Amino acid sequence: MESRPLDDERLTLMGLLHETWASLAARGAAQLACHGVAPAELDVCLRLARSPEGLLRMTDLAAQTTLTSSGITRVVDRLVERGWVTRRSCATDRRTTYAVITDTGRDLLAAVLPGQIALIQDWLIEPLTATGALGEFETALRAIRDHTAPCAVAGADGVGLLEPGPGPAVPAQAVARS
Amino acid sequence: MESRPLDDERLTLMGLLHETWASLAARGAAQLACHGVAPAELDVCLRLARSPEGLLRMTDLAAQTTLTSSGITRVVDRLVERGWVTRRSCATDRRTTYAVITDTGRDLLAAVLPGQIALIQDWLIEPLTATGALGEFETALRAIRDHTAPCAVAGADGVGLLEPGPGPAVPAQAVARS
DNA sequence: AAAGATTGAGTCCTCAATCTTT
DNA sequence: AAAGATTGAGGACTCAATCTTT
Repeated sequence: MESRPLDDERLTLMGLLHETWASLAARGAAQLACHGVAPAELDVCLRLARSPEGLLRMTDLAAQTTLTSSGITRVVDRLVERGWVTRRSCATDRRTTYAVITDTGRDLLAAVLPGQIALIQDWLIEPLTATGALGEFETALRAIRDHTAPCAVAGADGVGLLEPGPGPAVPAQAVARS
Repeated sequence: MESRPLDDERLTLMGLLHETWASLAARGAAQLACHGVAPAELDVCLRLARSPEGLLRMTDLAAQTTLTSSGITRVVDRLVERGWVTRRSCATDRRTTYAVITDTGRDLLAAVLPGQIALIQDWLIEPLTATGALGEFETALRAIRDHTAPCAVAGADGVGLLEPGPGPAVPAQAVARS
């Protein structure tokens, strides 16, 4: 009967989630490194490529990723340097800047995504289907996501990210650490 | 029929996992920040506190966490500075250094863990039990973990981590950790 | 030679401050 | 005043090199 918080099983579950994510992320990052791209950079390119005209405001990119507005500025800086993305100013509102994916950027995605998908297939999908838990897993993730980040939809600008939810209000972009 | 890799549903699932983990991690980190501790630091203290004599070799700490040996050196540096951990040299093998948790370090855990557990309860356990997916979720995580990091046990050094899997060999330490 | 630990250099990200535009 | 974007300063982590001990 170990009831010390030290051995609380909830802490263990969280640790398992951490370990699982870290392991998968590391494999993906390692493969990307062979192409000279970082995970956050690919993430930005992917979101741009999926957008209507291959473009998104800096602010929206920040809202859609785990990065701050400042972080997006630097990631886009790097992507521009490598020719995968271009910056374009907005005609109607001169405060906003668009990040636009280039053809070279799309080529990068075409070159890199198949490998990433294969990795996900082998290390995430495979073990899940083998145990018949794939459907349940996705359902669980959505349950958690919907509970913590109700409206994480594009189009709805940064709104709703700092909901004064039921629990202790999170310092918003509190993603910060110390 | 969108079959472009851009919209592959596996990419979406991975994104959902990322988002979920990032959201939970951010909440935990924000709460820890109020106590002046970083997640990696708490993780080290927790593992030390759970060990037989409250001590672990630097190398073993690296193996148990997502940090490299170098990273552990710096984390322990910080913990020592704050009095939560002490370094002790080994009598039988003068190459090894032990990190030992102090009483103050245990006090920190006692002060911080309840809050962390409450957070996990509210944002992870709660939504999972609400949808009756808690058991399935843990099973799924273990399936993935067991598939990617078969020997995640201390004592078994970094062996078997760079499996010549299907994709390009993983740059080792990138995946290292358990 | 290999294992254990540390250090130097460099990267990436955050916060807080700043500037421009609305 | 507030929104959007960027910049300066600083923190945390990695890799590669180093030193000591086995």
